[in-house]
Amino acid sequence: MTKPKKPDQTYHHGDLRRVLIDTAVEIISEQGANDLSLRKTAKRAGVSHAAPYRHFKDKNAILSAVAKEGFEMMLKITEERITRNQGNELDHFAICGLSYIDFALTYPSHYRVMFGTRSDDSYFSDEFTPESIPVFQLLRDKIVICQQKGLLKSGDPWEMALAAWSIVHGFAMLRIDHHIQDQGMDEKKLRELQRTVVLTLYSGLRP
Amino acid sequence: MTKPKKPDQTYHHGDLRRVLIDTAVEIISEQGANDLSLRKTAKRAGVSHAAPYRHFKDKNAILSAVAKEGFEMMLKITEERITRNQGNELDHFAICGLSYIDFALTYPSHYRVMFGTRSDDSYFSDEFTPESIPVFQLLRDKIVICQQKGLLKSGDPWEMALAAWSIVHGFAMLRIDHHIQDQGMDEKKLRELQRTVVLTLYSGLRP
DNA sequence: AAAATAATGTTGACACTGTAAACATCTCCC
DNA sequence: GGGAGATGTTTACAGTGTCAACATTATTTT
Repeated sequence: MTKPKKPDQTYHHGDLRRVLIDTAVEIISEQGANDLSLRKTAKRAGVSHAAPYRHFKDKNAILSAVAKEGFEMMLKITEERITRNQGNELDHFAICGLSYIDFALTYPSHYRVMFGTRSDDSYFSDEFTPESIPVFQLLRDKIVICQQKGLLKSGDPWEMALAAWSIVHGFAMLRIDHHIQDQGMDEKKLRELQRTVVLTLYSGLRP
Repeated sequence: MTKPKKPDQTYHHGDLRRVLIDTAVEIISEQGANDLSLRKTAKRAGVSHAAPYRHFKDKNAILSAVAKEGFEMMLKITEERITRNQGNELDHFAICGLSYIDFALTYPSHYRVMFGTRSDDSYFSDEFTPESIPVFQLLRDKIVICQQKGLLKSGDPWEMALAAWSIVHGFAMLRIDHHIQDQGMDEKKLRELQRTVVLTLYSGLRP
């Protein structure tokens, strides 16, 4: 009779894996992704400096876990917004782009790890390609549907998705990395700018 | 009678500063920006591990130097191409975007340092803002000119420049960081994709 | 229930990193 | 030539990623 173990209380510490991921995100948001160290993470989690190695192969592995979580969150948020919206297919397409940027600005720590500078031997060399990212598939599907209904111009949907992705990714990155300075721009102005940027792209994809 | 010193042979080593920058770029291109270390750079330059500190305040300072050099190269390349081209102003505007991406793909090490993930206390927090980057000024000026000639739609040129910047930056970043996998895409296909992406944006900025 | 086994956490070690201080040397100007 | 300042070296320290040896706890097997 195997007694049912509590889901979030395994072995000694109690899902240390989960705690480590959260702590890592916390530290990244405080000190930047470059200043994340496994030892700091372990110390803040109240555990010895080598404990993380029971849950993650190396430092990249924990970053990979953060990225994976980020992709799941991004997909969930996007799908929810689309479901909640009763507009037409073109609106749904626009939502993909806008919620993409919103996600990036709301969870910059996740986003940075997901799409930050990546060396060749980095975490997930092949793990997250456009083809394998559900949110990217979603975008491509929306484009195809809009094309069928004559809402978007014809053309290779993959290339068009890539163009859309480029602009939202570029804008998000510039904002997150503070290349677009906040100087003299209040939150309202910035959101307006965000809309302008996305709409500029979309008008370029119209028939 | 001060004997004329050779321009590239100062003091003990011979423009160590120059050599260190080049070596740093070399290592970044080989091993990624994250794996750059001052000690490795010093060793490869044939110098003790603390020697770089006579030329650079800290590690960020050498990265900042690489970035500065990159911005100068980018401006030079863009201006040259515009001068060499005898097309109209709209063509010049397009050249800005295309040569931006070309620069990024030709000198990925520089570009990574210029625009890579940047923590708050990173090299140059305020040193390189859109306003202070000549190439960005150039882009904005071209937009204004095109607007005056009715070649581009009206609107805040700063915002339009930012939209243009977002897409080329996004595309460049995705390519450099290998998020756009090369799998199944030859060089020709990739360049075609690059054109599609940029032209999509431009058609979004037409009147 | 007791013993064996696997999962998890700790300690100690190593090579490497950034950076500072103390020291050494070279070049230049007077 | 000699002092001054620029440039390079040595030594040192705290922090890092990672591994191996060990300790403890949970689970499974007997």
